[in-house]
Amino acid sequence: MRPAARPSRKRTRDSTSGSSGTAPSCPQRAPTGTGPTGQGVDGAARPSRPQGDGGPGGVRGATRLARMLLRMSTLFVRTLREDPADAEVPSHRLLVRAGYIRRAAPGIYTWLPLGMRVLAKVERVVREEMDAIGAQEVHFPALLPREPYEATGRWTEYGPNVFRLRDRKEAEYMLAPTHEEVFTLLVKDLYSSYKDLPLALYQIQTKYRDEARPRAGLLRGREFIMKDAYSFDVDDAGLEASYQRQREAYQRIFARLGMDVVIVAAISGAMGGSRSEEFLMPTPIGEDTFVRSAGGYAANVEAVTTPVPDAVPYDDAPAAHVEDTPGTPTIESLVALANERFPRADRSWMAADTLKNVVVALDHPDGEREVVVVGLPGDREVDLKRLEGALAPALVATAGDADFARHPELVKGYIGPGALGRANTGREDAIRYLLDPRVVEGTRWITGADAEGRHVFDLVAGRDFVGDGTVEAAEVRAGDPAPDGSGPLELARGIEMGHIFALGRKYADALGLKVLNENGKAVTVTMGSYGIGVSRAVAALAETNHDDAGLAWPVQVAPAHVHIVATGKDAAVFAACEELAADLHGTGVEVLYDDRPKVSPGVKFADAELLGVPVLVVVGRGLAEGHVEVRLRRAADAGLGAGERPEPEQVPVAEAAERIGRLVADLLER
RNA sequence: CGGGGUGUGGCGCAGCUUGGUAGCGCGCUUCGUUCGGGACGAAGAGGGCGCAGGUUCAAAUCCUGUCACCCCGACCA
Repeated sequence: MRPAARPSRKRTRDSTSGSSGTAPSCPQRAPTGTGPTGQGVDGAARPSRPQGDGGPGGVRGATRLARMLLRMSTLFVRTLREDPADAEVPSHRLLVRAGYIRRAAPGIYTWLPLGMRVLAKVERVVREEMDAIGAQEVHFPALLPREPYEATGRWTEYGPNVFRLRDRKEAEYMLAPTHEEVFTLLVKDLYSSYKDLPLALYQIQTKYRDEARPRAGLLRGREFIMKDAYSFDVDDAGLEASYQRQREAYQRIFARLGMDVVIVAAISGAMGGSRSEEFLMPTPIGEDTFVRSAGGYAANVEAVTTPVPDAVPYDDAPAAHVEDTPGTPTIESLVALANERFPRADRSWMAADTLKNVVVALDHPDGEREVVVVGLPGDREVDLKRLEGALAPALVATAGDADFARHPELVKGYIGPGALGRANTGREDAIRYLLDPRVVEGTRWITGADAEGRHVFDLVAGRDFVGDGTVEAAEVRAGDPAPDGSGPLELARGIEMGHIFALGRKYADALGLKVLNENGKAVTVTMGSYGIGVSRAVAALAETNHDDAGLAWPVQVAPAHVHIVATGKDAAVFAACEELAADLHGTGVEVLYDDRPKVSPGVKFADAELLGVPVLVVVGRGLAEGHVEVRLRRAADAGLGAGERPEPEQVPVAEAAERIGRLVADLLER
């Protein structure tokens, strides 16, 4: 047994600062040198280093976890009895109500002492795992000049999402939304040989994005804390290895944080690059929709590819024929009329028999606006996100009246392939016509005849029309087949907790990051970029670890390990609490002690449940019989199912410190 | 940017329809009682109703404009 030894050892790095001035009188316990277990991370193998406020400049340095006994009487916290009016999701509501954060401006939050402690613990896990794969921590400014972002085009590409400002000389700056450029330039500055690679750097930084719509508190802020890491390699194999190292580190990080994440294939979007994966935490309030199959396929809906059906023989297909279909501008009306006036012998017409042609407008980065038509089965809607992902970096908008005015060949409600496509019409100035992958050769369609009240029947793909290419734009539906044949897809929502990109050479090319290889030739470095939403993780943890009464943190990230509640007004109770708190604190257990003298037990219990410290110790009426009460906040920690309430356990006072210390150690061990 | 909603002490809200100079709960201060599930009594402090105009003898209440914030959709850690 090693009662409570682990907590102090796990905290080794942070506790070395010791210069806080508020250090308690108890002696620091020295690291034992036997590394902690858990996922092969060896804390003792790394040198301790001070992590105080005296760190590098910038918006923020490493978040420090103060080593002090927390007393409710003096802790800077005010719990709210009622929910804040502007908070919708549980994490936001509870973090504000329990006094972890306060809103400072839309999407911008102040961290209070309890919130700082949770944040520090999340950061610590991230740091330890980054360090463990040899990534080295640096810290860039959040305030950056314009030039590097000009070079890669992102000064303009990022658009209104960047906070921009000017200094007194009118020079332009930005509050960095991401740091690829400056990391690349830093490495370019210092390194010039293949011998220096591979290299991995990271930082935990405040990022700024002027989101169009911040929401859900910390889950989607305009200022947020992110861990961003970058890898630099000479060749593709190196990048692949770096990518895998990060990927595995991410899996360890989320496992240690107790977060169930799903790794899904993603599209690279504005980042560019060849390959990327997202780490999503499934939750109904998530903003990302992803799919997965029983057979193991998982992808963001934007990245789902459609299995291409086999071509259909069409030798016996009748020639296409145009019919009068008055008053059928919608798929629904068209299907109804087709069944009434042109019934089919074997079965009735369905929306899936029609080819819907949807007009969209693309805004290209160079400012050009292009009208494009997407052809897809009539029973599917266009998913604009998927379309945009497929056509990046162009932005997609629904076509407006002005767009239609520029293209009189588009007859609203009756648009057909006849007027569309360069390949189709042979005209260079024709509207680009992109087809859903399901529209394979030989498929037969009812579609617009480019004239008011007219549709074409038996129009055969490949025979009567072709597209200018295919595009993944149709909505993905539950039950659609996975592209790898692993079964039908199910849809779910998730929060993006991390995103890793094999960037390749996009940034290195744009910024001229090259090194000399063995042959003395300059080669462009290949990069990866790896992000974790650190402040978002705090919210996500709150989101998944709460009940009606309040938060219920896993011990790994809880602001304290033990919450001691003194009930009543008996001096003996307070004396016993003081002693227990000091004992626990002395062995490295983090204690939050509710020492408020004139607060009723009901209030203290309610606050304890709201704050969510995993081990609650109640000292009160049992003290006369020589025992205190210990209970777990989380059903899961007690091995119970969700919704069940752990039973309190009576523990003799004399054994309390030791028993509680062991309990905490056990919980930390899991 | 489109749609919906709200701005009244620190927090949550009522009052605006039918103008008469602001109220309730929580929190906060003091005293006393209470003390294992958000106690009780008494006495207090604190806002002029987002902002700017206007109508009126009189405006949180009516009119005009404006700003901000929240929620739902297009972007992202």
